[in-house]
Amino acid sequence: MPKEKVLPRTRDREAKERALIESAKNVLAEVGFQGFGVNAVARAAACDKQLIYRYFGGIEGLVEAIGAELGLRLRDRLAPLAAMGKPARYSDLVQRMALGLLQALRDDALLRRIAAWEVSDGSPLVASLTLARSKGMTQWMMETRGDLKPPPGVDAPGANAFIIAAVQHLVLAGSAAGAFAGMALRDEKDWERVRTLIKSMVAAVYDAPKPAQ
Amino acid sequence: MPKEKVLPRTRDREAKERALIESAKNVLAEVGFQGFGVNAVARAAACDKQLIYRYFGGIEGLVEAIGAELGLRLRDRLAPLAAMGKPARYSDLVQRMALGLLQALRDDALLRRIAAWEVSDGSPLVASLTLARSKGMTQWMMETRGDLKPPPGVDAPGANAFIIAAVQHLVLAGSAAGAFAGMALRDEKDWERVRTLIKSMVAAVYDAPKPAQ
DNA sequence: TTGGTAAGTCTCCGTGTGGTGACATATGCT
DNA sequence: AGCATATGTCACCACACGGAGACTTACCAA
Repeated sequence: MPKEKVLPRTRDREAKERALIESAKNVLAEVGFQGFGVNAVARAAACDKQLIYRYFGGIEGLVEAIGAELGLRLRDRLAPLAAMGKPARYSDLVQRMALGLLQALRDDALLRRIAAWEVSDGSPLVASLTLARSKGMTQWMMETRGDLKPPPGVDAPGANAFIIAAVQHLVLAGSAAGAFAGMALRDEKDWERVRTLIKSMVAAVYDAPKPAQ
Repeated sequence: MPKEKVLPRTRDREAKERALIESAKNVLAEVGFQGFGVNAVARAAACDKQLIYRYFGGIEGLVEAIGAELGLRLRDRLAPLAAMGKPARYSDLVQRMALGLLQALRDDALLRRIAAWEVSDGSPLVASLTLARSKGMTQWMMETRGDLKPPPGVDAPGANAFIIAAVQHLVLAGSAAGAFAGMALRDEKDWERVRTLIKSMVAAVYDAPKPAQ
């Protein structure tokens, strides 16, 4: 019996790496990108910050590692939407995406922090996250779109970006201030209002003559 | 001749105060809310940080002083829009407001930084800024609205908040990353696209049957 | 003139940050 | 076995931060 320890293969590098990534996500989700740094992450992971430099080459590498997992995270969040079956019209697709994004952001503090980070900081640190997030987003769109085509005469990518921007901003403002432009964004009924807002906006843009409401 | 110094009346407290406020705005506009603090502001104002504590009671007071000037700043930015005469329809009003806000945010780094701050930080420090900004905004709306009424069956405050949120987010993302959701936001033609997007969104929501485009 | 008070400047402190080097220990390979 | 390497931990550095205290200087009213 050489030791009673089972077998810390390679002395647990993988475990430490995962712990660091997980702690980094937690720190980012809980305190935001301010106060996010090697010290805070190492403290949360209960290991030395030196490992961050050794394993990830610094905080940038850690952020990139988070970005790499971000695509999967988005897919998981948006998966239930895809399971609802193929949308009938293009507007259904967009509506579903917007509502799904709304819920995903509301449920996931990490996604919210990253979204806030993206608009607050142009540093290259964030670029990888932005890339990963938008890639996961468009990929999901592509997959669930099927052969649906947007109605002619509408700048669909632009309109979608517009809607996504609005949803994102409303969630962020609601999370930070509980209101935006005089509109309360606190309890579930406030968000129900946002949902109907989304539906009517999407319908107004894509279903040319207003549908029976 | 007691001294060659002219006459620093009251030894220039007012001047220092204004210098501090001005420097605070500059620092905030240039480096953003990260790196915004007593040291940076005092350094920019070329005076001792102690004065910040003495005159404003700390950085919070300084931020509140900025907030107090924010209403005027917004009015100035939005004034040219009001000079265009009364809008004919409610949708014209909203369109004008959205386009004006787009331009104001694009031109004014300070407004952008504050907007980014609002969605990134729920601390009470920002609350005064948020309040001042939204107050100036709604006030301008009230004034230029006149007796125009939104079409029935539309949640006008909600739709407006939605549109404002989208505009704000697009400008912030463009300023930080140069793109959003696959849509480039760099040169003037990109923003022209956003402008037509705004117009068509507003028209779709408020001018029920789609107008000839 | 004198004294009180405000203005302005200086130093100093404790803390937290990102980052580096040194050192001991464990592991796998030959 | 022995050795090189990977691993984990510690101390340390320079720097910036927010903040307080002490000090000199100017003003203004008795």
